[in-house]
Amino acid sequence: MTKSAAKVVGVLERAGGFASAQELHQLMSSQGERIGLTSVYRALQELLKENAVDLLHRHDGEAIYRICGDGHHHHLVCKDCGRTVEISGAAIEKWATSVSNEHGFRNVDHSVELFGICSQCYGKELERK
Amino acid sequence: MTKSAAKVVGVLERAGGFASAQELHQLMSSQGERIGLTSVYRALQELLKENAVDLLHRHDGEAIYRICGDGHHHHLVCKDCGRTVEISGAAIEKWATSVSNEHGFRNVDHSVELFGICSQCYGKELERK
DNA sequence: ATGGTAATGAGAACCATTTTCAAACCTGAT
DNA sequence: ATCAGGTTTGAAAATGGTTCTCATTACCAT
Repeated sequence: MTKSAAKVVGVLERAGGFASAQELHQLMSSQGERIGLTSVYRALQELLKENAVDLLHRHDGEAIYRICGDGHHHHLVCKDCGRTVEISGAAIEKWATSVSNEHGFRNVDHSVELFGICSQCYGKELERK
Repeated sequence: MTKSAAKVVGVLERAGGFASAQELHQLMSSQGERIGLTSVYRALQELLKENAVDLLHRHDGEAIYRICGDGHHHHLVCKDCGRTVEISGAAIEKWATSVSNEHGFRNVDHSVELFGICSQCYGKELERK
C-alpha cells in the first residue's frame, strides 16, 4: 500500500464515518499533512479495489467513502434529510448471485438501496400541511 | 406541470427504468423532440419535488431517474457493453418492505441493480489476454 | 393586438473527479 | 557515494455532469 493511502486510511479511521475526498483532503491539510488532492483520490481508488473502503453517493452526487469494517451491507436512505441506516441481508446476497449465474454474468457486484421518508421527516411534513 | 416536464415523463415511461438526464436528452433529440438539455434538468428537478420520479446515483456518480411507483423490476447490467437483462424478485420486495417498516421509514421505494460482465464480454476479455 | 408572466435553451460558470507530466522519492546495484 | 530504474507524488490542465444566467420565446388574460 502506498504511503498516501496509509495516511488516508488513518484519517478515515479517525473520522469514523463517511467522508468525501474533498473533505478528507481539507481535513488532512488542516492537520498539517502535506498531501495533494490527487493523491487522496488515487488512494481512495486503490483502497476501493482492495475493498478496504465503501463507496456511496450523497444526495448531491458527491462520492463519500468509509472504512469497510463489517463487510458488505446496504443502505436505507431518507429522501429528505439524507439520514442513512445500514442494513444487511444475507437473503439478498444469495439471490443476487443466483440470478447472476442464471444469466451467465460474472464478477457481479450489486447495489441495493432503499429510499423513503424517515419518521422524523414524515412528522415534519405533516406539520407543514 | 410544465410542457417539458410532461415530455420527460413520457420518455421515462417508455424507457421503463432508470435513465440519466443526458441519456434522456439524447433519446428525445434522436426522436425528433426539440428540447434543450437545461429543460430536461429543470423538468427532472421539478418532478423530484413532486415525488413523481426517484433519484439515485450510478456507480460513476451520474444521477439516474425513474418514474415513481412504476410497475417495477430490476436490472442486471453488463459493465462493458451495457447489455441489460430485466429481472424481478418477489422475495426482494417483501424483504425491502419489512426492513423499511422495522426502521420506521415510509413511502419506501428501492433500487436493486446488479452490475457484472456478461458472458460475451467475458469471452472477449479472455481473448485479449 | 398588448402587456405581463412563465418557460425555454444556448452558452457560461461551477465543481468534483480524472488525466498529464515533470519533478521528487525510493531502492538496489556498482 | 553514485548511478539507473522504477514508483509515487502533486500542480495544473482537461473532462464532464450539473447548475446558473439571461435574452428570447410562448402563452394567456385583458
